[in-house]
Amino acid sequence: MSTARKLSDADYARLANFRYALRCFLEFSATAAARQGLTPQQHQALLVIRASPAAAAHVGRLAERLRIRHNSAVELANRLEALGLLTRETSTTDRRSVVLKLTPEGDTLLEDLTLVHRQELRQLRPEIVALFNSIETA
Amino acid sequence: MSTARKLSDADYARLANFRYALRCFLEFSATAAARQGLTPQQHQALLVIRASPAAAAHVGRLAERLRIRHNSAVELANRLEALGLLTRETSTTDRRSVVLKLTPEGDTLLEDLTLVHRQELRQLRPEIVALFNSIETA
DNA sequence: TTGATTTATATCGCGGCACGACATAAATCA
DNA sequence: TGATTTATGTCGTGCCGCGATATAAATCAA
Repeated sequence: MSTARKLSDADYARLANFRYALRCFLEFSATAAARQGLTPQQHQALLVIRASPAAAAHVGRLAERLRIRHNSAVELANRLEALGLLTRETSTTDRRSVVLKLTPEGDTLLEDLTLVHRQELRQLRPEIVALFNSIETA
Repeated sequence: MSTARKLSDADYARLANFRYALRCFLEFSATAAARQGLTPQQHQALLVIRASPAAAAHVGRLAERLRIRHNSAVELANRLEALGLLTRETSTTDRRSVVLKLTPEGDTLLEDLTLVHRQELRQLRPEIVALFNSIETA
């Protein structure tokens, strides 16, 4: 039984094709963000803040939703603040906490990016679903 | 018409939820790779090489399939060679070209990683498909 | 109430990785 | 056979995430 091959060439090819599609999407996203002068992380940070209940848009939430450490989220917020895309405000209910809020500039930038991303994801859906199915049914 | 809101809170939330699911998958993948002593890029490089026709596993193909510049692919191959996970061999048909080949160690590592990734993707499929559909039908 | 612990944010130095610019060698073209 | 193209390689730079550490506020325990 030790010689049994667990995975075929086709199994590897399916996984590789899935990762390739993922990388193409991430490349699209990074390029769209770069056109607005943003890194992918900066774009996604704006999205997290915009999609959070206003009172809950803390640094800690940003870290959790981006799956990064809290100190990385602090640095990300620093850069976005320096770009004039968000503001910090100490929470009134818990003075340890900082509420992040998009500036009008940040909001406009994010709106543009969100529209092109929604469009791209709608076009990508059939391909991604097909790739998932190919892995499932193999 | 200039005051028309193009995107609702729910639109942003759907996009944010999709990116969150993507980040969770990438975090799973990075953690699995780290358990084998690899970075995500190193893991995916092994996958590209394994999934390519043996004679076509060149540095240039690695760059294209990972969506990175050719010099980044060279550096990635350097690190994997240093780890003993792949070998370089000048192509016999085109002596400018270098064929990359997994060592037995590299192949074993990749097999383990591929099995856990296939399992994870099978579990993730319903959620990801639902997120895609929510964006499509909004 | 107050000392200890926990929680939330912030700072600093480090390392990995991707990049642009440039270099080299082989193949191809005119 | 000289010029151009193609494939890989080298070098210095910058961004970003991390671990370790710090600070301040909130909470807990006695």
